[in-house]
Amino acid sequence: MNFSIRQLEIFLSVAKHQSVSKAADQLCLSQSAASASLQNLEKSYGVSLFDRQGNKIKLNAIGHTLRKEAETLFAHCQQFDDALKRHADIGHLRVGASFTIGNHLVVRYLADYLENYPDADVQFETANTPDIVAKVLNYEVDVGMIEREVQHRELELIPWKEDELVVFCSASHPLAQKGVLKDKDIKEARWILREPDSGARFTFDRALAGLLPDIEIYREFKHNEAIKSAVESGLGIGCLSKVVLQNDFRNGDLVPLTLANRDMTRTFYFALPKQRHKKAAVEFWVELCRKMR
Amino acid sequence: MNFSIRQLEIFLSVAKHQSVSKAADQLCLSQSAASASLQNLEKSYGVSLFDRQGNKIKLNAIGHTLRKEAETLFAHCQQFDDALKRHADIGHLRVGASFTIGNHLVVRYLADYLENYPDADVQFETANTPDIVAKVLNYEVDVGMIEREVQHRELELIPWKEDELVVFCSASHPLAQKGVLKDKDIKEARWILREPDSGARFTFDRALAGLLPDIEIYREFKHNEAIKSAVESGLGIGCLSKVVLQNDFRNGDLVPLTLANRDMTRTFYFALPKQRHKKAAVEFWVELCRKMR
DNA sequence: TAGTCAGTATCGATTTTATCGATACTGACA
DNA sequence: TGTCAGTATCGATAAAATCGATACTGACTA
Repeated sequence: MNFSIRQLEIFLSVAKHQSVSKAADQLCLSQSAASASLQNLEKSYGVSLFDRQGNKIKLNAIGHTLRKEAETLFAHCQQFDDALKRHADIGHLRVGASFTIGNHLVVRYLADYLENYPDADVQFETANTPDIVAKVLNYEVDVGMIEREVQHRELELIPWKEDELVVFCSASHPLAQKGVLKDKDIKEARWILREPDSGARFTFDRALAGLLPDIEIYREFKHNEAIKSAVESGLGIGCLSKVVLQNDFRNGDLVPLTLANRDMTRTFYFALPKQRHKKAAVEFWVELCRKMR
Repeated sequence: MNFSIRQLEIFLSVAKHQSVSKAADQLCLSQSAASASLQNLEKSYGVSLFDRQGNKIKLNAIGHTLRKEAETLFAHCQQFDDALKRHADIGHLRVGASFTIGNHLVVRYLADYLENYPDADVQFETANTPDIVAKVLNYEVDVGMIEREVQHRELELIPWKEDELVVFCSASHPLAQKGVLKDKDIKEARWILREPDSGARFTFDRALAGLLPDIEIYREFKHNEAIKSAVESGLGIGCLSKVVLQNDFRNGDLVPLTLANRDMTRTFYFALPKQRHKKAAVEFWVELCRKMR
C-alpha cells in the first residue's frame, strides 16, 4: 500500500479546486507541501493524475477516473474515523435486558444515567435470557442483565439483586380465598406460564421439581403482560416475578398465593464479556443499578 | 483523520493472530514497532481495542466492532491501490471506434499492438461517432476513432486516413449494367442507408446536397451488414465506405456504381481529450495505426 | 521455589517522511 | 517589459516509523 489518507485528501482537494494553492489553503498546508505530496503519489505509482502546463494544473483522464474512486474511499475513511470517535464517546452504552428486568426495572434507571451523561448515546433492548447472553458474547451489547446464572468461559456474571417469583390468580378465582396452595391444588390448577427459555420459567421449574410431571400447563406466553391478562380473565393461575405484579396486587386485580416449602427466590445478574478493562460507562451503569436496587 | 492505513493493517493483523509478535512477523515488522503503532491508534482516539493481561492480548468489545469496519475499509484501500497500479500498467489502453472503423480496420491492428505489449489490458468498443466522442470527453476511452470532424473545446482531432464512400447495388440489379448514375437514376432509386447519426450518412448527405429532398430513403439501418444484406437481396441501392465493401466487390456479390461529380471522400480522425501528456500507450497506438494505413 | 519460555511494553537511536519558508520558473495579461 | 498568480524545487527542521536491546509478566516445569 503505497499511498496515505493524507495524499488522498490532498489529491481530492487539488482535483476539486483545480489548483494546488487553493487546496493547500483549504487544508491549512503550505503550497510546497501540497505540491510535493501530490507528486509523491504520482511518482510512487508511476501514474500521472494531472496535466501541468506552466502555472496551470488540470485533471487528466486517469485523474478523472481515480478521483471518483478516491472520493468513495475517502468517505469510507471518514466513516471509520467517526466510528473510532463514537466509541471513544464518554457514556456510550448498549444495554440488553431480559423482558422482566428491562420492562420493569431498567427503564426506571435510564433517566438517572442520562443525567450523568446528557449527550450519551444509550441503546436499550429486551429479549429473553439466552438471546441477551448471545448478544453479550457477540459484543452486540456492552452489558446484559439476566434472570439466572449462565455458564460460559467468556462470560463474567456479577450478582445484582434478589428476586422472588409469586404465584397468583384473579380476585374472583376459587383459590383466591384460600391463600395457601397445597400440592393437590398445584396439580389441579390450570397453569399459565412463560415459555421454557425464560428466566421465570427456569425458576418455576426448579421450585416445583418433583411435581412437574403432574402439572397442567394450560398456556405458555412469551410476555408477562399476556400472562397477567390471561390470569386476570380467569383462564388459570400464573407465576411471575414480584416486580411485575406489585401494582396489580395493590389494585386488587390479582391476588398472591403462597406455596408451602417451595423456594421461588432467584438472583438477577449482570452479564459482561470477560475483559480486563471495562468501559467507564459500563462500570458506571453497574454502580448505578446497584444503588437503585 | 487520526489514523493511518498502516495502523489499520497492523490492527487487523494483531486481531487476526491475537498476537502482536505474530502480526509483526507477518508484516515484516519488529514487535516493538507493531506494539507502538497499535498503542498509538488506541491512544489517539482514547479507545481501547484490546485487553492486555501480562503476556496476553485479546480483542475486546470495541475492538470486535471496529474490526469488522476496519476490514471493509482496508479492502477498499486495497482496491484503490489496485486501481492506481492498473492505471500505471504499461500498455493499458481503451479504444473506442465507430462501427465502420472498428469492425473493418481496428480489429486488424490489435494483434500488432499486443505483440508490443503482451500483458496489456486492451479494451475495445464500437459505437456511432457521437457516442464515441461522448466517451472520449467523459474519459471512458483513452482514444476515439471517428469518421468525421467534430468541434469541441476539450477535444483534440488528429487526421488519420482518407476514406471514400461507394454507391453499390446487387449484381442482378438493373443499374448494375449501367455503372454510372445520373441524377435521374439517383432520384428514382430506392436508397438503403445508415442512420442519420452515422459518419457514412453524414458524408452521403453532404455529397448529395441539392438532391436530398428528391431522394427516396427506403430503409435506414444502424449496421453496415444489414445494409449490405438488404442491397444484396435486391431491396435497393446502398452507399457505404469502400473498406466495408472490398470483399463483396471482389466476389461479385455487389457491384460498385459511379456518381458523376459527387465528392464522396472523407477523413477518419483520432479523437483525444485535449491534454498535454498523452499516455505512452496512446501515442504508440496512434503511431501504429498510421503505419498500418 | 527458582528457572525457562513466550509473550508484551518501554527506551534510546536512527531513518524516513511531512512540512515549512524561500526562491526559481512559467504563462497570461496590461 | 513588468507584474501577477500560479507551480516546482531546494535546504532545513519537525514529526513519525522503525529498529534492537531490555525490562516486565504469567504460565509452565524441574
